Amino acid sequence: MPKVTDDYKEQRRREIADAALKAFRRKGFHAASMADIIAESGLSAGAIYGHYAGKDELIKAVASSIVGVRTQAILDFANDADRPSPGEMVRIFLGGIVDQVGDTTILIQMWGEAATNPALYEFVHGVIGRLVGAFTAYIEAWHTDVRGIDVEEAHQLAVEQAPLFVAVCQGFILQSSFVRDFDADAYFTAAAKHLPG
Amino acid sequence: MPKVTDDYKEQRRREIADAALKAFRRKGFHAASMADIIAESGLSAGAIYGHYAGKDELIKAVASSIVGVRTQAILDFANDADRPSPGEMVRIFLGGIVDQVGDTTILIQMWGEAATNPALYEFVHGVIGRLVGAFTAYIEAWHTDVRGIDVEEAHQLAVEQAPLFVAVCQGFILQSSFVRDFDADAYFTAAAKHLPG
DNA sequence: GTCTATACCAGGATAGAC
DNA sequence: GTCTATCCTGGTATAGAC
Repeated sequence: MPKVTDDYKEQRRREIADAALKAFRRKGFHAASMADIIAESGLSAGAIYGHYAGKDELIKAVASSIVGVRTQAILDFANDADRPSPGEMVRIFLGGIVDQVGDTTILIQMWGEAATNPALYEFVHGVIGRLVGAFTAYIEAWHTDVRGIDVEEAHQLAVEQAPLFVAVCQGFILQSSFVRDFDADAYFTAAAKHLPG
Repeated sequence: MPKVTDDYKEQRRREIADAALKAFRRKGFHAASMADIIAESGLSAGAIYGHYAGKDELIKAVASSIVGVRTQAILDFANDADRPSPGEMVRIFLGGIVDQVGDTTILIQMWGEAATNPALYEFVHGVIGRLVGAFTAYIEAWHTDVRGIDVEEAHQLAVEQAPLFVAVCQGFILQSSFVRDFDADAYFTAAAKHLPG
């Protein structure tokens, strides 16, 4: 009979995390107070502390939920049969990110937070590591399958190029936030045209 | 006779800003308290508030001092006579940044902060805009002078490519912080090899 | 201009009733 | 499990003496 109870708890946790996400998005990780999250959730202080130990835990939960989905999506692409060029991959990946989080500033805030918060650092470290790994696998597969390059050489190329592709993704996230009238389409087109592949 | 006084004030402001930079570097913009800055400076609360209105003002001062120098350096390069390839420019520019700020996490924190602090947003916006502009000018000059490309076309290419070069710089800053055993040399080499130019 | 001491406040977290 | 009310810490900024 704990079944129903667990489901309920899980759902409440998700509700609370969603409210926290909204508050964080609006005010930033630091500026958003527990009071903001409480108001957003429609619940009370006691209710929230019953489910999360505190604000840090909430930040981690929100961060995980944001990137968890996407990380898997890239890995899937690496194993996918019909492959767009790596440059196209950038567009697809970033499009997915934007659809999912809406405003990319939340990711930038996460990086900033991770610079000083050890737990979040580990988390971001892991995410970026997996992202580089996924791009490496993808690029290698693309070089061998599509361009018919020798496996050794393809691997070497992929290891060199993957960080650059990741950089183009990161640059997109930063520039779309900090460059007014940023032209996302032009950026994608340039990436597809000028990057190797 | 206000001459000496003004010099003194200016120097004090710089002392305080330097202390603030150290504190911010060690603890982050948010975690660093005024008490930390006070301790680092060896002065007292009253002394500091006599020179800066508050923490926000200090953050802005520190941010300005970090990027002010570099911004000019890039523009100089654009007008310089003997030009390395744009890929080499990336290495030179980032090398300068690292020499100047030591740890790049301070820049990441600045981005995170700018995502929610309007005054800092304007500042970062301006910096990145100038950086893109400088790279555009540089790449255009390089295409025409070194590669002998038609001016119109060179300009078009530069506008397309500059954001990618900036992205590679931004990616470097992020990855050198968040990727353990990040290989800066390999990154630079890959950038020079695989980017256009 | 600078120091010490302190007022003041925001915000995270808890206690105890329901 | 949830609510209300409250405590308490940590941190910014100021007051007033020197």
